[in-house]
Amino acid sequence: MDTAQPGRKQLTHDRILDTAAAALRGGGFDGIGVADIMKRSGLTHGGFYAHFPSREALLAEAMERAGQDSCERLRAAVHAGHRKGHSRLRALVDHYLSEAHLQAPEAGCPVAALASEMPRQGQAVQQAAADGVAALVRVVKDTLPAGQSAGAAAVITGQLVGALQLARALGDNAAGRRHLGAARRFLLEQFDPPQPAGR
Amino acid sequence: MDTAQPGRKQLTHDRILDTAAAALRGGGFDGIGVADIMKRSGLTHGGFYAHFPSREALLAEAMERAGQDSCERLRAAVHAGHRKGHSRLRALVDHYLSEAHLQAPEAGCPVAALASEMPRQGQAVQQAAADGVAALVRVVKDTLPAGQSAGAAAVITGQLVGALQLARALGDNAAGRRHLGAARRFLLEQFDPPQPAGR
DNA sequence: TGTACATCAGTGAACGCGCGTTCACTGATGTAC
DNA sequence: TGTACATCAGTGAACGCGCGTTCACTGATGTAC
Repeated sequence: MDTAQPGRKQLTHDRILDTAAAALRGGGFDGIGVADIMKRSGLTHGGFYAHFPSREALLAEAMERAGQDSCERLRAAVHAGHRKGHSRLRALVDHYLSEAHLQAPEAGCPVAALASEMPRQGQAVQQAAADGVAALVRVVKDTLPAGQSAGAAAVITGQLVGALQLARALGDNAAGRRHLGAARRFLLEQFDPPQPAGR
Repeated sequence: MDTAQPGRKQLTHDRILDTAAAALRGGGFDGIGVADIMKRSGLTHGGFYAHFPSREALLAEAMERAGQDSCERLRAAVHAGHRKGHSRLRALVDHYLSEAHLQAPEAGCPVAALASEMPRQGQAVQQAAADGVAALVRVVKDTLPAGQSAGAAAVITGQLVGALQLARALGDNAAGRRHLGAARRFLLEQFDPPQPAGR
């Protein structure tokens, strides 16, 4: 068989990556230390370099992993909402601009958690970050009806990321939540008008 | 007189702050070192603690300074554009989503340069950051015609910040510029429809 | 105007600490016969 | 089935370096008489 099931080392590698992908979103590119990640993965720091050539390489892989995880979850949420009778876009917006996402950056979208740090990273990390942004835009695009203009996905993505970041930066209070609500209402009115079937 | 003109120490303090305000936007909260800032200000690192009780205090003051600078420049650009016959909003959008702003984060809006790092800072810095966000929203609000809904300023601010960040994260290429263009066109169509005078 | 002294901004050496990285070693797993 | 050996994942001590912070000191500025 060619689909070799993962060996012990591969499993450990994956575990480190999952730990790092969460720590990355929670602490930023500069807030993630080799020793800490290994400890949280149940290992000692010495073994790190058997898995990654450098901290930078870990960051790049962790960014990639975080992007994949997040896109998967988003697609799943869109799918689930759609089955409940909501439009795809509405499901996306409600999930992305939710109270849960506001409160838990480490389990959420890495673009929202890391965007402003991305341009300052090394080349490999920047590449992974740009890929993550492009993937997010693609997820958004796939929620839109076919008729939407080419730039709509870019516009919506910018609004989602910007609104979430501003709400987080305003602190855990009413102001932040008001921002989220305004963005949510606006996006739905704008790109997902109330069912025309009602008329 | 009570309006004492600044003494030598105050002048030095201001110089350090200006240096730090630029370095902060260029390198992020974690990319700004005490020794480096002092050197760039033409001083040695030992003198730092005669001006600031800690690095954290510098960050908070530098964030505040960067926010003030940026808001002033924005208001000036809006004013200048308005005198040329553009709407206030159009002047704001064109300035914020300009090629120049895309390329020079260290001289631009600290919210766009730092938003995703803000929630991870110490209390004093977070407070200064939240104030900066609120001030930016106020600048945006002041460019809107009186009739606009209460959330419009929040929505537009989110769009501006998000679009600029995504464009920067996508790298210095066509994709980034396409994003900026899409956001610009969308905001103007949406909130600043072509002059009704033409009809 | 000139001298003596106090104040004060800034210097530069030194500190402790944390972090990324290296490396000799250990104990477990797997293979050869 | 059992023994000997090779491979390999992970350990933990040690390294060099940069950074925030401290502190005794210097040289310039300003004040008193």
